[in-house]
Amino acid sequence: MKSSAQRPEPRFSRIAAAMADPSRALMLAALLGGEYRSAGELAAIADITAQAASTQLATLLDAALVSLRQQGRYRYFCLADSDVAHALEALSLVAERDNVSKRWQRPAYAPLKASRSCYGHMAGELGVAQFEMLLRMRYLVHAEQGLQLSDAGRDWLAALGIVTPSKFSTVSSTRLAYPCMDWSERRDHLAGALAKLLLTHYVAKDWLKIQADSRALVLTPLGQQYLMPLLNANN
Amino acid sequence: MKSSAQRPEPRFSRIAAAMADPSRALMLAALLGGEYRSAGELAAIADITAQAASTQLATLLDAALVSLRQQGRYRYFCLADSDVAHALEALSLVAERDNVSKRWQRPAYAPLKASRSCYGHMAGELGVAQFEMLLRMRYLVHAEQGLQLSDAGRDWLAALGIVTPSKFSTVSSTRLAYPCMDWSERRDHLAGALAKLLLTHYVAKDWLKIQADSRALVLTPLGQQYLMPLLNANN
DNA sequence: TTTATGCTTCTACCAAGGTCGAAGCAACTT
DNA sequence: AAGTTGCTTCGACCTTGGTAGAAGCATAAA
Repeated sequence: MKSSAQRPEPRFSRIAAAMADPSRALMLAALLGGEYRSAGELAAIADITAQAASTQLATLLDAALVSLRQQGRYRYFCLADSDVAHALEALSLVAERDNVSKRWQRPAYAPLKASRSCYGHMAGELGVAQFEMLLRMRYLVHAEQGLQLSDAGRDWLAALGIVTPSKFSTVSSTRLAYPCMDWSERRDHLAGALAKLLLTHYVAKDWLKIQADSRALVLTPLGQQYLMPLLNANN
Repeated sequence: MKSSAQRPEPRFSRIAAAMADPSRALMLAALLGGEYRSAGELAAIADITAQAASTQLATLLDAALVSLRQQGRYRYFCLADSDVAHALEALSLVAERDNVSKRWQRPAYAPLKASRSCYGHMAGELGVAQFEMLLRMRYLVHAEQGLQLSDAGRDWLAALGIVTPSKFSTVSSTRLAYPCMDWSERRDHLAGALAKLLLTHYVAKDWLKIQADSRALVLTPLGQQYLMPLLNANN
């Protein structure tokens, strides 16, 4: 390595370096779902000793890729913010670009391709299906500031039992809902506050289950019965 | 490093690793403008010997982050595709998030903040200004499929001397123009085919100059006179 | 208090990989 | 043909950094 005296190296290389180690990458991937995980859990996921995990997590903290919540003798970690999640997804998009079709056929990846959580919202086939349904049904419409919830959309949410916070109509809605390129489907899925709300709701209704050990979302029989028709409406 | 037998490490870690080395990062940053650069140029930019550069470029090729065009005894490199550029921007967004304001005050960064090229289109203050003007003037409007060129926009382009290819109206316009988060301004700038066209045109009119050694775009006196009022229209 | 658990720090070890010098090859130039 | 230029390969060096063992600290349970 070159000791860069007057060489103003791009800052992104430090972030990339923090993501580059396989053990840290496993931890980050495990956190991509959006939940908190303890240091011990992450050590098990990365298949390294507690000491090694401690070092790695210190690195991630130092790079501010994760944030920490101490609780008793446990230390719970989660991704620092959605920008980090976005960067990881962008890297995945590059990493998977050539062998999208091949790779996803491996059985271990099937559940991930079908559905996974991505920092609080749905991705994968279900995520894409949901996004396309929302546009197809005009529940979400393109407006000045990006995607906006239509009156029909508000009704649809109400029918689901979701009372839309009034701020949804007033808030600068750029962060309410926006498209996000899905790295397994190579089509957009929905991200933003609305996306989080929907996933939370599906889980509460027991249509989807969040796996403890992976990002895969499991469709329950109830979900098969009620969620799938919803996502395939008018298709 | 752990020899991962049954550990299915995320693929993105390999991409991150390829971006993590400072020398490679300098090369990638130099290519972010979108132009081809020879191996020798890149060696000079990264401030390493030709041998070292050769090794690093082989790594980048292996990771498919850059592509190669051989011409005589020269080897010209450019970013493999816009996904790579997007990933680099996403990483930069994370890297610069905390010290956006501080960092950009350093004189060395001033020209980059003012304006730079990003894989063929304008970013920085000028890029953001252009994007907001296009929306403000309704030259670009949000439509079903994303951003669409309006009739007024077509007229505006024609007045500039840009004959809009007819395919602009027919092509699935998702890639014609889309917003892209600017990592120095933290606001959107314009990306896509239209963005490339505009930058090319500004350069042809000698309103902007592309630096040979950096991504900074330099505003010429002519640009000061003609481009700036254009971008500030109705502001 | 004693014991167990979750995690960290210290230390040493080791492999990966980035660097340059030297040599070599291929394409232009003269 | 001889020389120059752009770049690569080979070899050796050495720094970086990821790892596990041992020890230590803090919290929780007995």
